[in-house]
Amino acid sequence: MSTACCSSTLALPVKHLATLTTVFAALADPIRLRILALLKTGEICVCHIHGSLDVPQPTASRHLAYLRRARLVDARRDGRWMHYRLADHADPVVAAVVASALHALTHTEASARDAKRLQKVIA
Amino acid sequence: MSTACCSSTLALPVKHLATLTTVFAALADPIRLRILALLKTGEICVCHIHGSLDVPQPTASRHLAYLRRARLVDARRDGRWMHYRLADHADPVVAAVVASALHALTHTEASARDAKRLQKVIA
DNA sequence: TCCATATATCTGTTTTGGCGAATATATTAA
DNA sequence: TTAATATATTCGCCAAAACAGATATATGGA
Repeated sequence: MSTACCSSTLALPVKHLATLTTVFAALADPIRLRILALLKTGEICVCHIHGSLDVPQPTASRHLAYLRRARLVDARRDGRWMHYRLADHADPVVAAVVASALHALTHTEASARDAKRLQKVIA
Repeated sequence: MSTACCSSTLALPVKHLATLTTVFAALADPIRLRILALLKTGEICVCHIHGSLDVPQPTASRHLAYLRRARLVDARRDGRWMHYRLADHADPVVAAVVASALHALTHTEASARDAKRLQKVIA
């Protein structure tokens, strides 16, 4: 784990507890975790996300909005499509938390299933 | 970050997404985060916890029960007192997630305040 | 036994966030 | 402009979980 954030006593990341509770609340949902696991692959559009997860489109969209509010993902419009990707974190401490979550996700059965379906959906 | 959990393809920790959502839900509350930060010091009894956090005793007790159900803390009775401590995690992937959360907590103002109050309460 | 202390649980209320269904918006093509 | 597609938002409902305050339980000492 990186400890770069600790080398300076001036830069104080995650000063506020609320930053952390927001992140953890966003991570406390199976659909949102599955979305984040998919996004490890790279940028994906909403249609592929709800296709891979096999959830209704409004459900995927709602969870993506939630993740965006929590600053865990960024979005980019490309014509009709919205492409979502994992956000870069300005705060290294938050980044470490998210990294450990993403790492944990690679071990889940659900993520493995979703990744397979993503391949089919994309192809 | 430890990657020991990945060296074997046989041992598959955190197979189930629910394990992760349970942990993140437990971490998605400011009082519970402050409790975990205090417990980094070591074993603490409930009275010192609610004293340091300046929350009503039933509130501290409820959150401790929540953390215990999520397997993030263990408890030990010593006469009238219940001593709580951080749990050891059988699962290295979960342990890494919790470790990153605890590390993040060391950066928060709230935890610093609570730690100071704990010193006063104990003395 | 009776009392005081430490901790846990219950009660009633409010908030949050999940869902499906319907609808709204945005973009492109015809 | 109209139609079709992709995405987002709103609505009504329900379950989980937050809180304060009251009460219950457990332990130890007088």
